[in-house]
Amino acid sequence: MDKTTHSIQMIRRLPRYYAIAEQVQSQSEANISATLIANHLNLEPIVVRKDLEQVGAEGKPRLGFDVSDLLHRIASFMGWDQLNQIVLVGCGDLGSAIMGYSGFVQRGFEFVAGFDVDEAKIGTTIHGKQVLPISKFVNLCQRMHIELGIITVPASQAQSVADMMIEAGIRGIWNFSTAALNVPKHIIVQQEDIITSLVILQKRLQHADENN
Amino acid sequence: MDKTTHSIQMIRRLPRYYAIAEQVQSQSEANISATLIANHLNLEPIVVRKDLEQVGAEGKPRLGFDVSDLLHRIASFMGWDQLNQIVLVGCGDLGSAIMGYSGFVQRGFEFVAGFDVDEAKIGTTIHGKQVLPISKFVNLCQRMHIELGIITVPASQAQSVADMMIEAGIRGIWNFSTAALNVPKHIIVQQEDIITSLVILQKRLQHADENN
DNA sequence: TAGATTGTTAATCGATTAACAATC
DNA sequence: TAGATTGTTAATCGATTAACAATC
Repeated sequence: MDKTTHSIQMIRRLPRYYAIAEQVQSQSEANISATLIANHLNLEPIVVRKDLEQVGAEGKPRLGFDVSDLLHRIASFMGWDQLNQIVLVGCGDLGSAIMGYSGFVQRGFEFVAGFDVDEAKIGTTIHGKQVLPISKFVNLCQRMHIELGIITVPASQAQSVADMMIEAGIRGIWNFSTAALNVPKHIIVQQEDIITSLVILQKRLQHADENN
Repeated sequence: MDKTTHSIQMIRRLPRYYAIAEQVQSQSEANISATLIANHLNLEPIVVRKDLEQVGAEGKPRLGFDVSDLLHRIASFMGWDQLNQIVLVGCGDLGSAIMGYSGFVQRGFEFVAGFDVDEAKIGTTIHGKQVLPISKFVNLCQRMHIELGIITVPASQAQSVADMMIEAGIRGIWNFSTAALNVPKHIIVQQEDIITSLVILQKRLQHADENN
């Protein structure tokens, strides 16, 4: 019986472990302990150990975990070692920033192209990626079997973009607009509410104040 | 005894409810039921009811909740009705996109200024906000009692920016770089790992495939 | 050897879900 | 009235935490 949980909380923690392991590796250390990672992140060591168990890492008492093995296992668990092609609709400030973010490339994501309705943008390139007209969207996605799409258009246009993505065979939509998308059950929408993170930060501040 | 839980999960759900309530309000509906919200988001109605209880909303059997009251209560709970001044260091693509995102203004956040080391950017404005030199950072933040700072610089410079923010009296840091920041216990760091959301989307897709 | 750290098993905690009476 | 929906109380579930033996 599979005992894996893969909680979202855990998936959020793993990249933090990865960053620390990279740091440790850059200092030519061969091993890293769960305790060390926990101290860096103000977590309990047992939390880190449990998470590392989930990604299949095996440590040695006293020594900890092999750093490069750990990096590999986290990357593999996160899917960073696989190529994922992705398209983006809405090449404004936010869309451009996302297409230019080097973290995506490092983690196996490749932007096939950006799409926009703005004639002035069509034909230009953003961080080396073409900006294509919306009219080419469905055909290109179907031909290349793209499964992931990013929506960075204003809320008012988000639904029509989503409809188009579904028509094009996209199964996972990463929605940066605040619009609540209406989609069939088999389509997965990941809502990115950037504001929420800021609210969580504020709540944590308030909470810290109360516990003074 | 306080029974509130305020889970992060709940805080992530509330903006979704808000978006749907706005939609319903724009259709001149006076009431909205937890069931309706739940159906929109593929959630169980009891989840929505529990969350709405937390924000202090009171509904009427058969009718549901008063839409505008609900909007108010969610906004208040999230702190969107209060003015929050914020500064940002690193006016690149991502920094610019964040400063220009209208959602922040709508939700009570005001960017006091952006800061950068690039001479070419200093003195310009981004979405109506000044770009100032780093040298003015500490003084301005202290004078204005700024508590929240955003880091959108490359990972290699993130730690030094964090140190500067702490010196300036900032207590909450929203870190968009992948760097693991080293800060004193009383400073709250909210790590924004944008990649993580994409991984979660992928995991959900895989999970959906397995349950076919 | 001594002791720090792992890995396992059990206990706790908190969030989600279920059941149902109350009520508009 | 009838019935949909709320709000409350209890049950379940899953993640976190604790305890500790195993081991390098």
